[in-house]
Amino acid sequence: MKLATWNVNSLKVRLSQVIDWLNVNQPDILCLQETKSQNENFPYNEIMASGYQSVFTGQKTYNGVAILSKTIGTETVTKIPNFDDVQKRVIASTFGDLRVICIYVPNGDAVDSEKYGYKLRWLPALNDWLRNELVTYPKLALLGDFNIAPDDRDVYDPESWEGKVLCSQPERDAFGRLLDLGLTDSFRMFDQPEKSYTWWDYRMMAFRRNRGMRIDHILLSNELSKICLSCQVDKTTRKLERPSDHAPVFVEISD
DNA sequence: ATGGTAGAGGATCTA
Repeated sequence: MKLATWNVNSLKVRLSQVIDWLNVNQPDILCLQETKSQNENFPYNEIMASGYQSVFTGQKTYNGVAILSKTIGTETVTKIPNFDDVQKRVIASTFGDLRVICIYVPNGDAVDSEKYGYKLRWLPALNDWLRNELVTYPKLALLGDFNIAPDDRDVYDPESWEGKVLCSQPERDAFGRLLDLGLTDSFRMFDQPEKSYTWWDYRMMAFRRNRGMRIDHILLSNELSKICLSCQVDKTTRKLERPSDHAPVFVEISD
């Protein structure tokens, strides 16, 4: 079983790349972030034609998340319960006994900004919800754009980024509290290439210079992490024409 | 050097 996540930065622009990626990689689940598509414009039929179901929640211009899957999901939820949020950043669905939660964590802008405060309120709300979800669903995968580089080795220049948004201690502590729930960062279960990242700024030729950050993650509950076989970043999409600024991450889990 | 690129939407906002 293959589970993947990809911040596509506009599904409209990236649709052909997404469909190509599905056809080549045949994931069971692909979580998308930053679809930037209202529900009525979601390319449901085009994705269906490649053999994938979709559940999605979107809004105009910003945010938007979706789960594409080979089988139909149930118990779909499109928000963090008991947390008021007009921004569409969460979708969860169940596939057999597998609970998949797709998230697009607020970016935070800068540590002295209002958006950073929103990010630091959003993450505990997610945490509280996940604590309950893990009781209900022992096989739980949390995938998405976390907008947090958990460690200095996840940052191309940790000195210049020290304390900045994506790397600040409060954000890293919030990430740590997700792990404290019993989740595992699947990427770090395996040997990985040095300087592995999932996002590179469009500017300053950041990808060519590998000035990136590892901010897209797949966290697995204990029942899944113990049967997880691999976790990889697929940098090939970032080399395409008109790429997303994020690369897909995927895990293989034994059936 | 506080820049720069991309997407949405149609001027800026977000990342």
